[in-house]
Amino acid sequence: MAYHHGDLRTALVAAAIDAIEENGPAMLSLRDLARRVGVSHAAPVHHFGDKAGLLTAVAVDGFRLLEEALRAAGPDLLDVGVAYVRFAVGHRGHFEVMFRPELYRSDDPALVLARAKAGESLSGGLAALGAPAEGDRLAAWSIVHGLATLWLSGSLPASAYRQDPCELARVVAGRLFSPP
Amino acid sequence: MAYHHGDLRTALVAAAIDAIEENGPAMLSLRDLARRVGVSHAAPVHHFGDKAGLLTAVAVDGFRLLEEALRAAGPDLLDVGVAYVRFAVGHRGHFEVMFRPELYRSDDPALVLARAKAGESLSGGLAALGAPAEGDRLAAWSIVHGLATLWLSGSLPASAYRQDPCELARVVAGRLFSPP
DNA sequence: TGTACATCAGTGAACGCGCGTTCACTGATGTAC
DNA sequence: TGTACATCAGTGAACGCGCGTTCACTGATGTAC
Repeated sequence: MAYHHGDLRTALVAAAIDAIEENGPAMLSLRDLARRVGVSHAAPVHHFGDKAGLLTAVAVDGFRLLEEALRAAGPDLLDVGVAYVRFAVGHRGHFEVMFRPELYRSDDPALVLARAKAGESLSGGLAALGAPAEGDRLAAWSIVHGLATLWLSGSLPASAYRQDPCELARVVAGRLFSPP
Repeated sequence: MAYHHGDLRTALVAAAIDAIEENGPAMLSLRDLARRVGVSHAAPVHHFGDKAGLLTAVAVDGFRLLEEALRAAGPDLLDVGVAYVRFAVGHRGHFEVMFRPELYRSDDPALVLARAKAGESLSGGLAALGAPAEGDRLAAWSIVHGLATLWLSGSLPASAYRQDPCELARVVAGRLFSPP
């Protein structure tokens, strides 16, 4: 490894994801990150200023990935809901940061943009149904977000963890999106 | 204040709730707690051993309060769902700990019992409908849990915060419980 | 092609801080007789 | 009623640790001429 890392910023974000998935975002330390990447402990400061700066980068990354995933799943609302849960389970590090805005700078321009675009992707399936009420949008978001957070926190009954989370999401979200 | 506090254990749990609502459960420190209560920094160790012990007490407390709240909301499922959201918003300190089991000892007997009883209260409204599928139960839980966590994290659009959270919960949960 | 210089990325030593943990202790309370 | 003793609750000093922050520095890269 040369004196100049080449892409230290990207490497630090990746290491942050690992660290968050191990210990949660609150336990994250810049010194630990530097250790993981094999770099001086002052290097992360150079790139992000402080922990909030780093987590802002993680959140931006996450909202972009989420938008991509939801857009790719579309246009059917149930598929979008399943994709939301799949994203949360598959990118828990990102997800845990994204929905804890007190950890990062939620007024960062790049973040505001990425979050807004992800929000549009989520509403995409609903918009196709005409002009949906705000309540419909919130209900759809709530049910998939709730299932995702309950899953990630390990709070569900053991039986839930024996199935594929996407299958579970399809069953659960189906109760809302296509009631019997 | 005498040498013997009288009810230090209770006072410490109450201070913990305050601290958690200010800084989140991960930032909690036993020394800060001792300072808040006006007691030696070694005193909390005497009662709880360590941070996980303290947070276990907070979680037990929370599940008992939740069970009470859900039971009091009475047999209608929609009322129970609204009570769930009301509890989360009104006891955010407890709520944030309860659903982060990695922070406490989730195999503690008192905790296991309290959590199970709260779970039964949540299912109470469903059981009245006969023998509900697991999917129904998870859907109901997910939609109110999702709304609660989104609300608490400040992730909802600004318009949502201009209304009473209970009203919002009634509208949102109504989409699932009594579809048009 | 070669040299000089500016810029940028990363270093490493030093600092002060708050934390958890340990431990010998002391003050208060309750119980036995 | 009084005394002795055990138990329990809380103290306060000491320790080592990892953290964030600062700062003068050095190695690499790119550009001007």
